[in-house]
Amino acid sequence: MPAPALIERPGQRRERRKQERPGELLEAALTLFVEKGYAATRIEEVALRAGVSKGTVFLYFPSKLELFKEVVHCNISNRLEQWSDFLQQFEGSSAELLRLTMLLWWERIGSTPASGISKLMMSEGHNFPEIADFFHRAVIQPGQRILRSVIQRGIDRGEFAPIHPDHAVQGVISVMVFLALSRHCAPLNSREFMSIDPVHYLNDQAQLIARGLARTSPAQQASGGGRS
Amino acid sequence: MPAPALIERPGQRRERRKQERPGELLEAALTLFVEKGYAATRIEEVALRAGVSKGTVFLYFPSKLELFKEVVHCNISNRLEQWSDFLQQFEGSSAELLRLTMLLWWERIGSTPASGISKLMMSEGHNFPEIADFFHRAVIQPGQRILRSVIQRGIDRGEFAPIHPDHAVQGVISVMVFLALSRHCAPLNSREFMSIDPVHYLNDQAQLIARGLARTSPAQQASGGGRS
Amino acid sequence: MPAPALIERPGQRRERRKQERPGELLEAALTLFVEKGYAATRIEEVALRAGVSKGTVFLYFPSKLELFKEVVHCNISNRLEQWSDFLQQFEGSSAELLRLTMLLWWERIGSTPASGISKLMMSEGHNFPEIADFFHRAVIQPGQRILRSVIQRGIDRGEFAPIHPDHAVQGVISVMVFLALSRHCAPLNSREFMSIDPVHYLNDQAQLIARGLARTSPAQQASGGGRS
Amino acid sequence: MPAPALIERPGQRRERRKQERPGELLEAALTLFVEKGYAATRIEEVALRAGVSKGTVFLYFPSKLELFKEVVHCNISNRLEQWSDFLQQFEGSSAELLRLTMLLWWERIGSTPASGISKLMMSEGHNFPEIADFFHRAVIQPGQRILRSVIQRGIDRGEFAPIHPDHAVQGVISVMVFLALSRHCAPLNSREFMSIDPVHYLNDQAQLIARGLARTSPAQQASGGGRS
DNA sequence: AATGAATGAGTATTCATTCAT
DNA sequence: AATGAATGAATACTCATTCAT
Repeated sequence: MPAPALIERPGQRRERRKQERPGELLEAALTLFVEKGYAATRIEEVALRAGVSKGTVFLYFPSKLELFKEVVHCNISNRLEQWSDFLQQFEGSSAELLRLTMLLWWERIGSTPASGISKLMMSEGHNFPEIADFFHRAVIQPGQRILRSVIQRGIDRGEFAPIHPDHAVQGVISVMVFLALSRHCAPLNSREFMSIDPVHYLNDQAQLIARGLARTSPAQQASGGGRS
Repeated sequence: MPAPALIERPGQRRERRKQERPGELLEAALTLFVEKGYAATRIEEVALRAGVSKGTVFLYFPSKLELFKEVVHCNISNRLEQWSDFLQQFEGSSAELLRLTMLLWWERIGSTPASGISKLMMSEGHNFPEIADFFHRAVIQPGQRILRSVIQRGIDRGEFAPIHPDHAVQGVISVMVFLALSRHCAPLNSREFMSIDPVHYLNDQAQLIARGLARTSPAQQASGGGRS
Repeated sequence: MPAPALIERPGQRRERRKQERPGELLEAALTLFVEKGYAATRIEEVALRAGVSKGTVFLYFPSKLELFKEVVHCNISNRLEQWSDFLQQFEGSSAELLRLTMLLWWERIGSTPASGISKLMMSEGHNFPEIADFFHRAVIQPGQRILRSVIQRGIDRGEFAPIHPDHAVQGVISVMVFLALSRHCAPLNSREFMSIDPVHYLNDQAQLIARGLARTSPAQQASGGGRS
Repeated sequence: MPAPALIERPGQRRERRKQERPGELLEAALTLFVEKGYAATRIEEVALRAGVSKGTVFLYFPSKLELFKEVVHCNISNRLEQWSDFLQQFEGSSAELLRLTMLLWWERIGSTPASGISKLMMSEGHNFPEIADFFHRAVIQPGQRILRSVIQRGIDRGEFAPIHPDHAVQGVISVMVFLALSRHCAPLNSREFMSIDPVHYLNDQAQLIARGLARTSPAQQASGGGRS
């Protein structure tokens, strides 16, 4: 055991950093943009947090705005596919599918740094219409489409009442938005609020929504179930 | 009559403006802070929107930060009382009380410029801990207390299942947060989303939550209640 | 005589400065751009030389480049007209007209700050093609046209040999360029060189060129004159 | 047939480059300094143009300023000797000597990259007094001395009128300056101007100046000389 | 009270220079 | 010797704040 791996040789270090630099910078930038907003985040802070100097940031991103765009792009890309892929092949009840959909969203998106992007878009959308549009096309619309298909499946299979799916989608999304924001927004972040476990919360809300959507009221289901 | 109404005497006019100036400035500032964030809002823009010159803003507010604080303070104060006052004396079912509470919140707070403050706190809370704390003490905590008392009333009267009230409060608040934000955040603001009427949405959600909280399911309540 | 004019009242001062500011800034900028070049001139230096602070420059010119453009524009405009107007109505010999043209150029253009613009264009033309083009259209081409018309007049009246006018124009311009640059370029600026008086120099050169252009050689003129 | 010319052995190549590097760098730097000015020229551009990396420049020149100095030094050194050497032994008329002097200047200096140095000094002289002084001592003064000796020779031999030689030197230099600059300055560089061939132009001007300097007019010389 | 010209601290960005490889 | 990633001093530009009018 002659060469202790714990001591990194500088050469290796330099090389490895070069590969990882952009990622480290994007991560630092995401955190700060989410916390402080675009305007209030200084490039030097991003650099500091990534452990490099101011100038290095501009070695990888030509401007603050481009860095911002990259932060948004990199944290959005193809996460949604991971989400929807799984759902196509589900065979159980639509209530259960809804619950799984919401939990899967949490696992794949809500609990990841990607949720910070949503907060960012809420805060900065007005200032960067172009980026907000991209976010809308890449996240909001596909997300809605996925949820709508879940609801529609329930209606098609006679499990849910034939209401306008968008009303239900709206309800589901509000739960997801709240959860995503609660990790990044001071007022939703505080002691009392976050005492509740996200997964628990999602299960509760999924059940609540499914009940509300049920074709026959749960009681009827229950009594009907009781009669059979 | 001697005084032609068409010709405003400058003195009067000036006098009137002087009284209204702070309010006009606060209104302009609120709009811009909500839209663009604190850092990205320039004092000159606020002045322009209020129809005065940059210097005038500093006549009424010693600094940008103080203006910001005032915007938060003025739009929060005593709205909550208006909200809770009414609820003390309600005598109907707790499900109905919950519905009324949510609708009243919308009428007195959610649909007013005060909702912009919530968006502001979500965006800027991290940057201004002092103000965020004030917001938390003045809005979040009292709001939670009001909602908790509504839920507790339902439990005490045997209408709601004896679950931990905070879980339900959480659900109600997420609906309110979503609605408040949807008026000010680009991504929630878009075509599809806002096709739904807030009052309608609140009614739906109130009903959903009440069902979920019901000691027995409404159907059971109805039939079971009849039988017992 | 109560108010001593020597003591400027601050109010007056402020007012007057506001009117004169742009001119003062342009003058300071011209001097520095000519001396140090565009890139090496710092805005703060311009401000300092004009007796104001950095920020004030941006109150009047949106960017360094715009300031540069304005410096070029303002020092070029309509000087050439002043030059050519006079020449239309001249009735003497073309040799004399050429001499007057050159002296008038010195008086109206060469000896003014406008000559600095020529030096600037020589130094910075490559970096600012757009501005160089403007300079070419606004100064070079009209200037050549004026000189060419003077030469052409001599040819038409049989005073000058019917050579290609441009060759002569070239010679005249080289004299003017040299003189314009000698005021602003270190190497041409030095002791020995500038011991010669510009007006004297111009007279000499004008005579030289006129002789060279003369239809008959001076000797023939002289001997012819002797015979008559 | 051992060494296939197509395949350069790296060693040789590297060796050869090593020798040529400084020259290639100086050449690239000269071009860029002349075109864009000192401040606007980036070291990286110089490197790029010389086909090496930024760091390599600093291997050969300790700083940008030193590179600049070297550019000036290397392009000035001993060219003037080449010029003057030839002139010592000339035996023809002084008018012819003047013509040859100017043409030789063009061949040895004016048409070479050295002319760029003159442009550089015109543009940057103010910023680098030390270098401008060197240029003055190494180029301007010797150049004037050479021209003055030519004129003086003409006066001594009774060919030129006994005027102050500097007036004539001035005239000759203005022609040379104009020609040197015309190759590097945008405004003098343009279509119309450069339609004239430098050698042709120099011949014309040399003749013009010689005529102007002639003790008696050439015609008189011719006839008078014949008669006497 | 109101104005808007003036200020200067603060931030994004550039680029000469260093240095580990 | 050569590279190019990293640095940080320098500079254009912004904008909250001041102040003479």
